[in-house]
Amino acid sequence: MPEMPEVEIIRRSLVDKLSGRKIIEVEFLLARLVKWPSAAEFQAVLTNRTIVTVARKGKYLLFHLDDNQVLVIHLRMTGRLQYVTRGIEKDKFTRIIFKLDNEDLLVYADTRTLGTLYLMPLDELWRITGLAAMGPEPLTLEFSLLYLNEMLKKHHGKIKAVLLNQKYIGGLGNIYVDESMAIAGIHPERIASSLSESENEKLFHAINKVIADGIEHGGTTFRDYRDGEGKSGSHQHHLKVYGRKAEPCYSCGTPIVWKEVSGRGTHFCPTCQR
DNA sequence: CTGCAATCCTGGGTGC
DNA sequence: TGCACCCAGGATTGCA
Repeated sequence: MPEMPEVEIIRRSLVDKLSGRKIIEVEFLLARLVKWPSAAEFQAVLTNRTIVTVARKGKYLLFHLDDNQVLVIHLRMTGRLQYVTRGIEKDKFTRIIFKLDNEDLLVYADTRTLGTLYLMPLDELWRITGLAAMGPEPLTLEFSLLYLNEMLKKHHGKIKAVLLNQKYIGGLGNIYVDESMAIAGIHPERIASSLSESENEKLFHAINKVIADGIEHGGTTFRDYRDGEGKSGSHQHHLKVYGRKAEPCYSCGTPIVWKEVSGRGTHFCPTCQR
């Protein structure tokens, strides 16, 4: 569900509340979401660990704990993390409850149960392939125009698929990729290596802008997404193409096209994006 | 390296 | 009200 801006907003909404808190109990309603180690070991190691800070890499949340342990959570499509102060009515999507030493709760809920959790020492994070192989993230020094130029030159697949691939750029998902291509005026089915340097430059600025705006607006809420305090984002009101199938393009009035590209639903303006 | 399909799951929305 | 079908913000794996 969430892409990098949403995960970052969740991180920001949790970090102050969780830093210094001790996890005193882990309750599983659906233990199979834990991918490493076994659920029993996950529970045993996590119990009585203190949370030092909450970090993020791409779409992964990293809860740094004492004893050099790290709790890693990937929300995938419909995962939600909520800091709860007054006890909760468990609903059927509540999957894992972390009980804290101040009697508050960190609740993991997930409709489609595709989310993944891991617990391991800091120096073993390389075991999580998607985390270890992640490409540079927008808005960082590593994600430079030079990097984007060199990277796109090497890839001969559709630009949409390349931008979605976390190995090449970390943190972009379907919404922000469609929006980036719309702002840059690039058709999603273009071959990545065929883009000119001036198109790459437009794309570079568009990606950074879309991610920065997404964070500034508190993320994009369609259905499930909420931050750690249950608040919705507002970036859905700023989208140019995503979710606007058949509605007029804001620039030229042409109806926005929806088409499956690289296996993902894709929105674009056939006039403005070439 | 690339595309493609299948896979993990449970809905919401729509059309008949 | 029921039912079938499409679609969904992610990512991995196996195959051609």
